[in-house]
Amino acid sequence: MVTIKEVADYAGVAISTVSKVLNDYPNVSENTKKKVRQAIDELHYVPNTIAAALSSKQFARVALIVNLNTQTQAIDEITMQYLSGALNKAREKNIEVVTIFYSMLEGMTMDEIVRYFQSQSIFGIIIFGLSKDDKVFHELLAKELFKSVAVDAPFVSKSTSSVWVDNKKAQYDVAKKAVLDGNSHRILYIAGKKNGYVTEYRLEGIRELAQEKELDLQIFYGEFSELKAREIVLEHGKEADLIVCASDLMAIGAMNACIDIDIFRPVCGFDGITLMGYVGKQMLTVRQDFYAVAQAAVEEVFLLLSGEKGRSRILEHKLVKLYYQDIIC
Amino acid sequence: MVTIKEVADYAGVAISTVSKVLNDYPNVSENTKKKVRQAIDELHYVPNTIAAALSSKQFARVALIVNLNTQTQAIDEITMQYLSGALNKAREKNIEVVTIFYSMLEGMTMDEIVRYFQSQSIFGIIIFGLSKDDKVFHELLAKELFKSVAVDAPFVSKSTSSVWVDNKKAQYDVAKKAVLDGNSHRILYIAGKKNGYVTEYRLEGIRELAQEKELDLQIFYGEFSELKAREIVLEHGKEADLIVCASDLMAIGAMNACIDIDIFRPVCGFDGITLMGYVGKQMLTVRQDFYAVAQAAVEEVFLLLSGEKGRSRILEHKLVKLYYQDIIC
DNA sequence: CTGTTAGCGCGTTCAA
DNA sequence: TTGAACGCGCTAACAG
Repeated sequence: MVTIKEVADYAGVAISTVSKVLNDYPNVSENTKKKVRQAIDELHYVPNTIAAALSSKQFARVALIVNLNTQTQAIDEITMQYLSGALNKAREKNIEVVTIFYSMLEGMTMDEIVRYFQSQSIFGIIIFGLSKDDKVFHELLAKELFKSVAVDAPFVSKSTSSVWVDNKKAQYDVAKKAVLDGNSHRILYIAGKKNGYVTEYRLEGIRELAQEKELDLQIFYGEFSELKAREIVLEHGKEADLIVCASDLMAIGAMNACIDIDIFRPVCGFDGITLMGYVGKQMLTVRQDFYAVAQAAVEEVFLLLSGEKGRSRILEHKLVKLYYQDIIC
Repeated sequence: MVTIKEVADYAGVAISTVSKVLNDYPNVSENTKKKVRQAIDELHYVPNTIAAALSSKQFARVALIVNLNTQTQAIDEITMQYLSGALNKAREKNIEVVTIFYSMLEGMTMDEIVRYFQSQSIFGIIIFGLSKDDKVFHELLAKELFKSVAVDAPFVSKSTSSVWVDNKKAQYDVAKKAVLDGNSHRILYIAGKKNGYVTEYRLEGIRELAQEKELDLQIFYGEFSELKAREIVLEHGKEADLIVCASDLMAIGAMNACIDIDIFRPVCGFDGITLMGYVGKQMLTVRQDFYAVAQAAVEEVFLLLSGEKGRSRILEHKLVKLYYQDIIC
């Protein structure tokens, strides 16, 4: 491995000079710059990030905490979009990102997680799909030991931002369209997980609509499970003339249930996953741009992290961004 | 941040002593061990991996090069399985893994990739789904600058291993079952990507079967595309009495084509992705265990990497493992 | 504009 | 059995 010292010797300059041209510092004459560059080239020198990190202390990695949907594997698509969005943006911003599945942290206490992260030089966290029930992670964020960004969860503090789509509006919009299309009045709403943040915002959306249009609204929790949604429709589908679901996967379950009991009800979904193209049915849904959301999240940690270095930025404690793209059939 | 020095002072010992108990060195009295452990505990000391790495040079990360199936998003499932298998095993083996998408390396020359990896302290590579056409990566492996493991590609050398399922046998087995079930004689085989390694092995499997059973075999390349498969069936489906596809996604395309031209042909797939559960049709397929394959790949780089440290291991240049689980309907 | 020097936090000889 | 001291490769004052 070629070191900076060898480059310096080869070019006939001091180590620090090499370091300066490497890091684009001012106060280096064009001439020596050339020499150094040439030496770097000829020796195939590659700077060692580890050493640079240790020395400069400018090093920061961020943990990307995602879900592996073991129960509902079919929608790995969402996680994958998150991952690729985040990784690409991270590369662009030149920050290191390590992806971590919830399952890897399962059973660890907060302290253990903290230590694990610290030993890995992790200073930032991006957490996807946090739920109110995740005690440990709430403590973690509350401690403010890490600069964190919660995606789709309204967790904000001095060191925590949040990035999300306006779930309430999205749910309102798509359901409204469905209601108008079918001139429906009795709505069966299949919500997500109790205590899930998105779940509640979407509920607000549908409730507002129901009130506005004076609809008859029945609500059940489907836990984002296709099967649960199916069961709910089997039991209550007949009583409604429109079924609105808080996720596409549940919408699929709902549709199949309709077929099974031989009724037709328009179904409305949420997410816009590609899987929908394969079930051979059409429905109204909200297409979310998970890729963009993840990108925004990375930008946000980046800001939080650099704020630390004294760049003095006014933290926007509540970053609400609208990333739902459109309503599709 | 608590450093090793503070711990040493606190415990009233030397830095090196602390280091020794941290790394389980011999020749430290139980008594001082206790003292040190206690100090570590009370100070909440967390060793700094970066510094340790720099100092010991034992540091190695491996790049996980995967595909983001932008065209066929529905089968992110496979990539996801790869990722989780690899990440989990990596954690277990205590090696660092960074995931990299092909797309991030696109357009880079081999030299640029080498530099990028080296600057990141990457010494190992696991590459999924290499194809014969990936010139750059072939050069990369050939240079033997990194310890690498190719998944589903028969690339072996002093520093390269390969992990894969026996595609030939799997294709043979599943197709045989399909042939016997339907007493079929005229097979339409939709292969994968020309020049893909798996594609060719699967072709060998079907060819062997055709010869053995004296079947009439027609072959087309579907490029792993649902659409292509569909077109092929539209054009040639009628001439066959069994359609065998080299992937589930193509099988879906084939099935839909059959419906469109109103013929019935048994279709046989490959992979066993969950998506199949959603298309509302049943078929024979091979279920692969991508998770296990990825785990095996990580174990393999681990061995390669530690061989480097002089543990003197005899490299098995060809590691063929059978990870296809079963044939399902 | 360039070079000298002192660390960053830790692993590892080698004396003691 | 312990500890002082050196060095990993690099950055960042500080002098010159």
